[in-house]
Amino acid sequence: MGSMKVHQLARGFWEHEPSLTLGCKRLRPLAPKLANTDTTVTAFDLKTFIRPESGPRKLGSSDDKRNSPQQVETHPGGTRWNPTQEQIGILEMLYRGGMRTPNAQQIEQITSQLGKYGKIEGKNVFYWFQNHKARERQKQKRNSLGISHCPRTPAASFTTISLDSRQGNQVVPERDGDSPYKRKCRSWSFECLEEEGDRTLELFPLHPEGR
Amino acid sequence: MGSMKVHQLARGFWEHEPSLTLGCKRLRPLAPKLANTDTTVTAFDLKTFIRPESGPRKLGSSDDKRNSPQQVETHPGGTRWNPTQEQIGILEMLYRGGMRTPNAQQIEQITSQLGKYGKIEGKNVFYWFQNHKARERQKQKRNSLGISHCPRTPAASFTTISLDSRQGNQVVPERDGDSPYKRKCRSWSFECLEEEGDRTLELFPLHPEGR
DNA sequence: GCAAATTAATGATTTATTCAAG
DNA sequence: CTTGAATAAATCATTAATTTGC
Repeated sequence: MGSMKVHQLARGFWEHEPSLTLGCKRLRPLAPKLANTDTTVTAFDLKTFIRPESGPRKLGSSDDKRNSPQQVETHPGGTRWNPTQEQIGILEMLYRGGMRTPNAQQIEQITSQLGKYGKIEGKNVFYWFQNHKARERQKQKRNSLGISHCPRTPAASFTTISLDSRQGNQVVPERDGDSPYKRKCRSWSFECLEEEGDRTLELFPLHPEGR
Repeated sequence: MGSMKVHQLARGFWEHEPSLTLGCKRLRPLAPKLANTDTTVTAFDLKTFIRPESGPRKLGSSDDKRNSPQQVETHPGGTRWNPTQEQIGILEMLYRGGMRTPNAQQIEQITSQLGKYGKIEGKNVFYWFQNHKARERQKQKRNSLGISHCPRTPAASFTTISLDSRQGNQVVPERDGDSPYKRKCRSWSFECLEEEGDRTLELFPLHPEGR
């Protein structure tokens, strides 16, 4: 939990009160504000919590495709991340280099680098590693089953990409078997997306339609 | 199905370079037209990514132990979140009310409310729901096994906490079985842990000791 | 050739497990 | 033992490839 520490420490000073400045992201414009303060805990106002959360999520229902059949392109916030070749290339390189579960800081850096080649967010990087790792594992398992087995990977020789001249920063190859478990602390946080406006106070979410 | 295929290779071809016109929007933020992935990649500076990543080195032998002033976050509160009674109470209330997987906005709000009763972060709320849900499920399963079974929840009269006076916001109890699946889009992001301008690039030292 | 219909990949979420602090 | 935290496995959902009928 390295990053976490940083985080907490920093936050400790202001009790995570999104005051101003801080500059990194837009802070929450204005929380519902809720007239708290009035009473005690019991007064806890549920109303202030739940939000409609946009929702519609476009179901398949009426198809309103009269628009250009061409994919309407990633409007900020519409579709899913679609990595470019460069991005994939870099990610794979890092993966081959041994990276498996980057921590928050690493993710942030990777994201900012990859951002040069196309739109991308931290979570995309995070998911990419999760998925890639899992799928490599599957693939491997399938193979090992089909082909007798050849257990320990042939020690592919890698490589330990050394990246920083300073001492010890190497990516530990982490043997394909992947480390057993390594509790890492990824400090993350939810994004403040504002939206504002209506705020219909829909109580509990309950996403319609399952699956 | 059947033919394997080489996704990646295939992608290399730019056969679909559709109408450059049409999309006023940039279709791809801008793909540097790489001619050959590898070259580009090479230029990529790994140094900027990987960092010693101190820490977790799990079971790390004492080898790299030197300069660690034990500045560990050591926040008095120390490591993990320790919920107060009020916080738990509210969370349980929400849970009983039907909330199971709050989205980012909800989490943010809940967090900010609970913050009044003690230190807390969004992820704590997130994890609480995950764990509580999972453990309730376990508990239930154990019970159902021990006690004949009484499969479908006894339709117990629940509750539907109505919190808003307006029409229809009731919590649908969500059948104890919990909803099957509900895809929600939780938009989150890694936090910018840059706080304060300085930025000595001292990113990694933080996280000494991974737990 | 080309666009709808299929299929393969793979991004994004959720659920199940595991680890470990207290 | 309880439960916060984190990771892995299982799934869902959407996009690109590929195939197919005209």
